[in-house]
Amino acid sequence: MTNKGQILRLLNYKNLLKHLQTLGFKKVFSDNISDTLEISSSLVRKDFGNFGITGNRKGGYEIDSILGKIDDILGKDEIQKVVVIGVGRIGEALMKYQGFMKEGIQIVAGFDIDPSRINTEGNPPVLHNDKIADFIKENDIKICIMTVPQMVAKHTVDLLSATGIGGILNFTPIKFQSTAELTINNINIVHELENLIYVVNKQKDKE
Amino acid sequence: MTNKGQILRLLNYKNLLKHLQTLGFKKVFSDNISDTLEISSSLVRKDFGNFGITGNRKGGYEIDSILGKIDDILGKDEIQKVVVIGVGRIGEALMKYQGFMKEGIQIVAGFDIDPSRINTEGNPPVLHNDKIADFIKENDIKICIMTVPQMVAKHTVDLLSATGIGGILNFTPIKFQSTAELTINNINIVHELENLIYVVNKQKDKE
DNA sequence: TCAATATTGTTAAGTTTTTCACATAAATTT
DNA sequence: AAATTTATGTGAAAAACTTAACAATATTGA
Ligand SMILES: NC(=O)c1ccc[n+]([C@@H]2O[C@H](COP(=O)([O-])OP(=O)(O)OC[C@H]3O[C@@H](n4cnc5c(N)ncnc54)[C@H](O)[C@@H]3O)[C@@H](O)[C@H]2O)c1
Ligand SMILES: NC(=O)c1ccc[n+]([C@@H]2O[C@H](COP(=O)([O-])OP(=O)(O)OC[C@H]3O[C@@H](n4cnc5c(N)ncnc54)[C@H](O)[C@@H]3O)[C@@H](O)[C@H]2O)c1
Repeated sequence: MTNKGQILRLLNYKNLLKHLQTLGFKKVFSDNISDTLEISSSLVRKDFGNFGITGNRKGGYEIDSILGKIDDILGKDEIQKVVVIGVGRIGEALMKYQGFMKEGIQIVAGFDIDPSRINTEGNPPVLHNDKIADFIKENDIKICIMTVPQMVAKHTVDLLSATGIGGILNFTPIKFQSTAELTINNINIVHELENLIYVVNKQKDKE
Repeated sequence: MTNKGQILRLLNYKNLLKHLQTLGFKKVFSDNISDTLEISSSLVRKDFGNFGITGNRKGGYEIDSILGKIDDILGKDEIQKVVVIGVGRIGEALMKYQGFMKEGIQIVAGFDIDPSRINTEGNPPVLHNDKIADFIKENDIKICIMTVPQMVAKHTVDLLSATGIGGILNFTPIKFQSTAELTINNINIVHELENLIYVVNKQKDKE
């Protein structure tokens, strides 16, 4: 019933609705959403229907109500604790990023093998690698962000897998497959850029 | 004929084939590719067919030949010049990242509004914002990475659009729509993480 | 040389995702 | 109060994407 892109779409609805809310709107129609997100209004209604979000015929949907429901769906009642493995350039950027907090996500620690990176008093702290397993178990961490060098990516996945973690957001260029126990989602920034370059060049060729 | 995820799939084929190449393999079968990437072998053959990559019945495909063809498709004959707008935490990580180079992508400059960020002698240099338009025109830049604060994202897109740039890889949380002239691809890291959290929590619920 | 085998290339079938279309119901107008 | 308008909710249709199936054909081995 719920399909692959649906949660990402739900997050887009959420962003838009929060924006409309700050502008003072109380109600919204599926058309308003579909126009700005460039999808069909029936897809919006179908998504809402699939998640049990209901409106009033003729009256549209109440923004507050949708937002509450979306948070329920996403499990935003409790703060999600996340750790970062590999506090290099991109790992550090993510650790210091304030944008996770307001979505109920807290980066509670980073881990690195390089002693010069370690800062146990930091907020969040950066701990040594050999503490990963204990930390994950003691703090019941289910999700981590992996930003280690490509060379150690496989090894790191194996290590994390053994801790019983549930999900990895992988920024290394190695593409990992999910298993029943461990979901691995891969973000390949180089590929995203190459894809964009392809699209733009193709467009140019057509002209 | 060519569909949305096809180029990203092609890039995955490329990664895998390069790996097989370093292991000494000369030939590959669609099955070898589909097994490791967890798709069907007919999809691999269909992708190849769509892009004019041919093999030999019974003999499989020649790795060198596929890789050459993929590079042709992606236009890897010339180096792609890219600029970064907003050299903060994530912009700087991207600017210093060495992984673009070996895919024929060169970050030739960064731009920032903050004088303390500027370093005209850097490699690549970080220039002041007010040089964006001239630089893009003089250097025939078609692609940029946008890593400015959310607040100035809209303004930056307008500014870039006016320069006639062809593509933006947008890391801000604002989702922009592409136009006929300007392709904007959005990477929303927070959404990726929220999506992963959803999937993992749902998995846990089922158990 | 000829049968057996293995793999591509491609058409058809299947699956997933999105949109269309409209009956249904709430609100507004006459 | 009836008619009209306007949106939802949803089943059917369409589109997009993936896989299955197999004929065509190259290679191997007897
Ligand atoms: N920087 C970027 O813009 C960018 C873009 C796309 C992909 N990536 C990928 O993200 C990953 C990190 O890139 P980066 O530029 O931040 O690299 P980096 O070298 O700056 O950071 C890597 C960090 O991982 C640490 N590390 C090494 N081995 C470790 C281990 N076994 N356990 C834990 N930590 C370990 C290192 O000490 C270092 O601090 C790489 O795989 C890279 O390919 C980076
Ligand atoms: N850091 C992360 O991990 C992360 C993750 C997801 C999304 N993002 C998004 O990426 C963007 C950048 O994040 P960041 O953490 O690097 O922020 P940052 O504040 O470290 O960097 C932003 C940079 O942009 C510069 N800037 C401001 N106005 C500008 C303008 N008009 N033109 C050019 N440059 C300008 C600032 O001087 C600063 O150097 C934000 O939109 C953020 O939401 C960041």
